[in-house]
Amino acid sequence: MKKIIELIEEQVKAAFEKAGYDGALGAVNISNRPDLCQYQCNGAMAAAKKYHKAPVVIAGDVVELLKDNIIFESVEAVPPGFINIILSPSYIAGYIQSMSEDGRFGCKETENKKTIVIDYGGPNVAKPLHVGHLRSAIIGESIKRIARYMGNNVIGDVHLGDWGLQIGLIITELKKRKPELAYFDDGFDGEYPAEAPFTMGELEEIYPYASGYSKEHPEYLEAAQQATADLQSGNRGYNALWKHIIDVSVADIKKNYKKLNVEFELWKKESDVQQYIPDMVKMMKDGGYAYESEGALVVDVKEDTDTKEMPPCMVLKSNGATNYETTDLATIIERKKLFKADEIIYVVDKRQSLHFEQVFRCSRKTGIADDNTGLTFVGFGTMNGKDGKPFKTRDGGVLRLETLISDINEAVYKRIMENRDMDENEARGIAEKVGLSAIKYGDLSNQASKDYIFDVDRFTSFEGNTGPYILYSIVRIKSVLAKYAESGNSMDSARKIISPANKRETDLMLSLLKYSDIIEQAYNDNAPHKICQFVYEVADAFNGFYHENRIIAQEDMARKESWIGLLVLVKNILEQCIDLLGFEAPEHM
RNA sequence: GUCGCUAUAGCUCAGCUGGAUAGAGCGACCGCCUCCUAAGCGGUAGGCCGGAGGUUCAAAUCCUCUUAGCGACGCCA
Repeated sequence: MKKIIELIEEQVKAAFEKAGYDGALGAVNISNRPDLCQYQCNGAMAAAKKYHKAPVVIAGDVVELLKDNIIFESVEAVPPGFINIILSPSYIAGYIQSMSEDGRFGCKETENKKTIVIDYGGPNVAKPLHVGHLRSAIIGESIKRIARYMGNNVIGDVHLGDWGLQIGLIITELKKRKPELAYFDDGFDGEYPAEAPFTMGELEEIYPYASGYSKEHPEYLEAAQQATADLQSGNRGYNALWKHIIDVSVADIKKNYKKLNVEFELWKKESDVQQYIPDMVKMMKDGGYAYESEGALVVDVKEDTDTKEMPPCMVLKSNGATNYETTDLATIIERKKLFKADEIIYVVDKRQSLHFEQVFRCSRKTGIADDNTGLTFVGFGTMNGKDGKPFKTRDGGVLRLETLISDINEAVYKRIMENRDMDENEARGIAEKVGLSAIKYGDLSNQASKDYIFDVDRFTSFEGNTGPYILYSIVRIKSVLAKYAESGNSMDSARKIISPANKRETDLMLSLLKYSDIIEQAYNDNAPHKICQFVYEVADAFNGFYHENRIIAQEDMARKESWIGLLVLVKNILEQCIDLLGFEAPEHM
């Protein structure tokens, strides 16, 4: 099924050619003046110079060839040279009909299907998920769903941070607190206990403490770095401790992602790729890429065209330990090897852009990633509080994800109980869905790369352009459809969509026509916010339509059937879209 | 210091492959529930698109300069 714009363009381009102009000038866009027309072509103005003719004359020539075309209600040439197009209502209705008969509403899968690994989430073990993890999870999940919807084989990898200094810090602190543990006894050669010597709660307290302490005590930091290196070079006791840390953490992390409706296909860890590192390092040395600098092993990634400083990519630290550059490089090796990834998308804080630039360049230079392997960095901005500074709790601490979610859900729950007469359990369930939509839509409706302000008051007020507004619109449709079904009508039968009866209905249909274009754009640009915009536009158009047309009470049966068919399509499209955004609508709210 | 990002209504944000009068939401003010969910709908007010040049028939959008804020800049991840 072709996109509506393509269909219009075919006509307009043909007209340009027939009139003796370059067909490429017949590009058509959605009108930026909806009061004047639905679609427009600006090619005549671009053509003026080339053909030494006034733009209006060119536009006039083209319009002359188009105006009797049945798919248009009107085509006009308007000074200085716009071609304004309005589609015939029956043509719109026909296209809407075919959208409703197509399971994908006219959106084709991409022709170039790929295996894509999406690296998002990125939590560290031993640290609770906090608001800093929110954006990666939300944006990554949506990008993943969009790419999958477009027909790609997409694998989401949480890429757990389990191999860096944070583990060394915890080990060092544990050693300080409980030196008697067998893990710290070098002479111990028995079985270590199966039970972890700490709880998740303790871990959560130990890490920030150790991290803070190390910043003020260099010798402590050094001990932690040494512990990290020892762990990485196989210290038996440390490895046993490390396994405990992972086990305790992962269970907690999974629980939290589940609340966000975020799921990973892969639970890979940084440590999993350690096995590739020796060969990788050897390859880099043998290939003449890596050399020693200030005690560390590095690969130059400067390019002649660089206008900025580009530090070398560090493959091994001066103490021989690996760092996150090493791990990220080895991870590319693994993803190529295990999944034959055609593309890897990193959904990471944008402050890491230099790091990834180095890693990407290094992997290309050394052949880890060939030219056909896409390496894409989707950097997102910081989530700030109302004051414009990084989001903190009232007392300045880090807000845990769990707390944030339950605070929002509580606010939604109260809101429901104020306005609706509802069973408590049902209300709690709805509050979870509505709360999640508030958080996710609030995030995704901003451009990912920009910082944004997370305003709890605004997000829980649910008025205007918010997730709950979208859900509310869907619920309204469901409610109408349920009423319709109650009076004995079947919901399965196909319905004939007839020409729109009024402006509201036309506007609603026009908004739906954008679907395939929007999804494609969101996919190509890794831009879920475009879907948010679209979804809002459709919901807004629906609410306008709903307000002015009594659907159930409609007596003209052909009209009523058409409306029901239209509502089913609106609902299906909205639900598909919010699924791509990563949330869902309840039956009532 | 070098490089990058950002700057649009009181607030929060869209728009940026150049097009006709720069759009939403919130907040403010005014209306609309005997009628399918008022978490809704309609309306009014609110802008020299940070500033200055330039390119173009046409600039919020492209280029240069400039101001302000934020960020990154080898052994944290």
